[in-house]
Amino acid sequence: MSQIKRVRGFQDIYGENSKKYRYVVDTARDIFQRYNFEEIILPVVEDVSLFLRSVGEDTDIVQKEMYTFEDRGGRQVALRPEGTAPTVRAFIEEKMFAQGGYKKLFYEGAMFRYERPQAGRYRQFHQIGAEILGTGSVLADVEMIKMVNDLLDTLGIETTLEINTLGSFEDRKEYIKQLKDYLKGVKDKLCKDCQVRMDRNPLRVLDCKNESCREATAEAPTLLQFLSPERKERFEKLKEYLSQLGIKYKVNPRLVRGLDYYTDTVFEFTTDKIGAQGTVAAGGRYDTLVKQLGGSDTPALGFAAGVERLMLLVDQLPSEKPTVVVIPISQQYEGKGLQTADILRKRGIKTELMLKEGSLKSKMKTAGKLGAKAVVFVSDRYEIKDMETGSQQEATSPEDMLGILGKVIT
RNA sequence: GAGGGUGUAGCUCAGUCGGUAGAGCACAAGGUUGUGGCCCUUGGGGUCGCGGGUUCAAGUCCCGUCACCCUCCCCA
Repeated sequence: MSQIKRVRGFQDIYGENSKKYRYVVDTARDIFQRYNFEEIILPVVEDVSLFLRSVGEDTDIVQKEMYTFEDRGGRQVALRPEGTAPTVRAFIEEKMFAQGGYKKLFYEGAMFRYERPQAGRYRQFHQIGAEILGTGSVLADVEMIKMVNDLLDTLGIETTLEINTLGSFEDRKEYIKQLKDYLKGVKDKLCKDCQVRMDRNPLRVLDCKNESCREATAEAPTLLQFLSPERKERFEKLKEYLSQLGIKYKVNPRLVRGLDYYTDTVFEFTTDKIGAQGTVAAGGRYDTLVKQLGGSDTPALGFAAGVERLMLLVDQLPSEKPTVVVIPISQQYEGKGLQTADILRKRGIKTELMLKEGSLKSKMKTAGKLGAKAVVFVSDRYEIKDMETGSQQEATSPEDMLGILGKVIT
């Protein structure tokens, strides 16, 4: 019988990694809530059309990375490849706009993309993200960037922030026309991919890492030149506010992002410490997406961060609570051992009741491996051993035992 | 989707010219009949990724396949 294994691109997260996972996600949740975002728990499965209509038919996600299948009812469904579209779908479907004002939501969970796995990149990966729906205020852009910045700071992750603006749809229409004309002139110098992108998604050509493409587009017109005065002004405000908050950024006119729905502000927090997967967190404004998905005209923006990538960049976990191990000295004290563990746990002490069978010596060895700060031997009395110094004290009542133990583990 | 690398004990790895598999660490028991770490002794562990081929004989050579890692592409 052959061993059943994980399916390709999927992983078990356990040990140090599950601690890191929890640390990253809990930290994010804490910060999001501090900014008064509300959690939304979204389905993992959505109608395929949701992503076709939002992410964009010509994006890589839709072209080759979607996990799609037909369910038993004949529905075409997809495991969600990202979180923004489902959030917007829920915003519309649950009529959150009817509550007036704007809505601030965050989510956390598994996303799926069918692609070649490598370090820090899996077919099931996890994202945390947040969205602000219903306001076009530049303050929302600043707050969003500031919040991500806070998160990365708290996690102790150093990144570079790059920002850009894609302008309004109208600004972009004229620009794309001119850009296409320019690209036609240098078509021969572009890579295969870009020759295809040229027509379907010309902005992506600017973001190509290929050197000859870079050279060929060095003189290309930039979007900045086509921005309407209002959009320009908006971008200036954004930069001004970021500076006021002491957030360092770089304007990258070539930053366009891979998804179709972005407008105006886009941003990326990147690092060079984890190889090819440089983007740690990214997002932007998508003022037309809600309407595109059948909602009313609703400006919005959001961001997402890859949990696995954040985990790769977190090297120190917060210190853990000391562990106390309770060892009944012989079988006749097992009941008292159970009660002792109960007493300690009720006091909030992280307690391991020794479950290993065998000699006391082997139990002590196991206690050592568990990283015990102290051991409480249970017999007709309590003996509290400090595992660092090796010294031992006795007590007869649970109260005295707790008193001694308290001093040992602090 | 394209290119490259690696699969031998729980882990890190060695294995010569093809001759029937080893080390260190880890693990277990004992030395200490109620006490971990250091030391000593002893012991348990292998589908040599999987399948096929060549051969008297394959961990070693050949073919296929799977997995992991890296680069590109792309993204979180």
